[in-house]
Formats: sequence, C-alpha cells, structure tokens
Amino acid sequence: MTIDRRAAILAAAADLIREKGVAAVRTRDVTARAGVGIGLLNHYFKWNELRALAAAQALWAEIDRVVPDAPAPDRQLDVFLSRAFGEDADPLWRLWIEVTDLAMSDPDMARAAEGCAEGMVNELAAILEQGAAGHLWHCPVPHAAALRILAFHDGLVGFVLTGLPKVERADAAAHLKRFVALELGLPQQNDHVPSRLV
Amino acid sequence: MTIDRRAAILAAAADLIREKGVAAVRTRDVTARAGVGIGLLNHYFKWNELRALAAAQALWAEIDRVVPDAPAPDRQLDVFLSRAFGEDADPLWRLWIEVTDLAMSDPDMARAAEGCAEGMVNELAAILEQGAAGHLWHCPVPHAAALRILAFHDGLVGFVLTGLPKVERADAAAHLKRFVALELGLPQQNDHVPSRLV
DNA sequence: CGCTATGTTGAGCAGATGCTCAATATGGAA
DNA sequence: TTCCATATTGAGCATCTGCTCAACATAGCG
Repeated sequence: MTIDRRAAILAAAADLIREKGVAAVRTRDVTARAGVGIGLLNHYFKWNELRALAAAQALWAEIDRVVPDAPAPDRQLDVFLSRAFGEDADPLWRLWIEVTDLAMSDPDMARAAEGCAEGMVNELAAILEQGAAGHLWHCPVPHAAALRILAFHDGLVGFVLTGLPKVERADAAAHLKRFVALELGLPQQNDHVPSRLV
Repeated sequence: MTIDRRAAILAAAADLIREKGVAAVRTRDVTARAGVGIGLLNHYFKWNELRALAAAQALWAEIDRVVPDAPAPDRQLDVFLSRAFGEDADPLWRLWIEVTDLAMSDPDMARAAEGCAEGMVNELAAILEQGAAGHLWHCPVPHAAALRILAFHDGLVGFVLTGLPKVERADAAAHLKRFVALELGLPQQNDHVPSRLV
C-alpha cells in the first residue's frame, strides 16, 4: 500500500493556505510542498475543489488553535472576549475574510466553508446556553445571540484588520465586551469601556 | 484641447467595477469601454493605482445611490434601517467586501478606500448627533456609536451576502433595528423583532 | 510649410498558471 | 516471472494579462 498521497496533497495545500493566504497559493506550490508531481494534483482534484477543501481545513485548524477549551462557560466566554482581537487570532480572521470574499463567487468555497461558519455560531451558542442554564447570565435564544455577537465581532475585526475605518484593537475589544454584557444582561464593568467610547 | 481621455479611462474603469466587481475587470475591458488604445491606460496610470481610484469612485457612486437625503435625522435613520439589507444595496456591499479584502494586501486600495470608510462613519455619526441634539434619542458619543452600528451592520451584511452563516435578510434587519434601538435608548418595537430572535 | 512636443496606438513581449497526456514506475495477481 | 491495472511524473500546451515601445497622429508655433 502506498502512502496516501491524496491526503498529503490536501494537507500541503492547507498548510500553505495558513501560511500565505488562499489567493497566494498555486498548484505548483502545493505539489512541491507535498513532494509529488504536478500531474498528481490534477489526477485527484480540480484546483477549485482542492482549494476550497484546503481552505476549510485551514480554517478549522486556525479555529482549534485560537479557541481552546475552558472548564466553565463563563471562563470560555472570558477567553473568547480576551482573544477576540489579539494578534494571535489575526491569521484566523484574515483567512476568514478571504474565504467569505471568495465564497461570493466560488460555489465550492461557499460549500466548504458552510460547516466552519455554522460551527462557530453553534460553539458560541452552546457556551451561551450553558451559562444561561447555570444562571450566570440571561440568554433566551442562544443561537440568535451568538449570531449577533459574531456579527458584531466580524464587523469590528474587519475594521481592525483593514483599517477601513481605522479602529484600535483595544477599542474594538472594549466595544465587544460592552455589547456582550448588554446582550447577556451582565453589569457593565466601566474600567473596560473608556468614556470616550460610550 | 483634446477630450480628457484620462478622466474617460477612470470613469470607464469605475463603471465596469460597478457592473462586474473589482476582481473581474481587466485593463483591456477598460480601454475598450473608454474607446481608447491599450497603451493610453499605461501612459496615464499604473494598473493598481487606476483600479484603486476607480474602486473608490465606484464605492462613492453606490453610496450616493443607496443613501439619499432625508429631511430630519429620525427619517434619515429610518431610511438607513429600512434599506440596510435591501437587495438594492447589494452591489454596494458586495463592492465593499471586495474592496476591504483587497485593501489587506494592496496599499493603493487601502489608501483609496480610506475616505469612503471614514465618510460612511461620519455621515452616520452626524445623523446620530443631530438626533441627540434634537432629543430624539440619547447618544453621548456619536462617532463611537456610529462605528458600532456600522460594525454590526457590516458583520450581518457579510452573513447575508455570503451565507456564512446563513441569515435571512428580514432577520438581519430585525437584529439591526434592535441593536440601534438599544444603542440609542429607544423603546423596542416588538413587531419588528420576532421572539424567535431574542 | 516645417518643426517640435505631446497625445495615442496596438502588435507583441514576458511572465504566470491551471491542466493535459504520453511515458514511466509500481505492486499485486496468476 | 509475466502481465495488467493503477499510480505517478513533468515537459509542454493554451490561455490570460499587465505592460512596452516603435510607430503614427495631432496641434500649436514661428
């Protein structure tokens, strides 16, 4: 039995996408990294398919790297909020922006990224639901609340990463914390939200 | 004095970008539309510069088309909210997503789009400030509030247009209305926000 | 008219890139 | 060992695309 070179090609593509972004990766880069001939890539994949599968795999890998487990829902939420605009998470969100942009015109990409998007919402919704069940906060419709929080976060992340418009990371984090507190009926912690922002 | 063919090239590029998106437009498309030779484009511009200038011009044109004037700030806000997720506005937001994505790796694009981004924030901030001055609502820091509202809107628009994750236009509009009402201390209008969402 | 400066043209260049396909290697069955 | 199906290779093809540059057109001036 030979090594599974199909999987090697997919893994190489995902690695390269994490390193250079989706748009910058070429078929030749992938086959070189995987240590196989150019022809083999086209034997197993069409480039659009491979790129979409690899991008989704890269997204999951970044999500796993950025969103670690925590014991209790309130700790999980703290971790989410404190890492939301950290530079550690930049690769994830750069990739996310690129993938969603491509998904507008590439059906393969749209299909492949579907699971990631739903996964992110569901993961946050689960945290919110657990916290609500444990009376840590109030959250009648966790899925909808998760959607809102992620939408706000997504928008702010775009601002921070593109500078359109220019927003400081710390300000973005403060905005998000304030929104989440509002959303969950938690008391505002004014040390986190400078009066210049609200 | 000859016709200003430089302006014709820029205008043709902007038109094509509005029709097909930034990524789909080629130098040859632009010169053909402008009715000039290929060489003239390169005489007056570098392609990256032209693309960035034209994209910014296209953005402004879409903004002007989607955001008309209204007499009073509360009417302006109503118009903003009711059009925020209308299909009329799709071209604007598709373009916006593409431009911000490109701005991450293209300094020309980032510089050209800067004004658009600041303009959108300032325009909304002005509305919020006027409304606050007229005691229509409460808004201590209009610029920060405008930033938050646009960030939330941007995030939701991305969800609606890419389907990552899938969100209905009507739900997105309801979420945004609720967010704005919360932000401005307005009473919630429950007919606009189904209980399924909150 | 001749002369010069500026405006304009488009065939063709150079480089990039996904993909083909004839040739070759490999592994297992008979 | 022989044979065949499958795996694998990479030079080369076809296409695309921004840009060059030698040639040509035009307008203003003396």
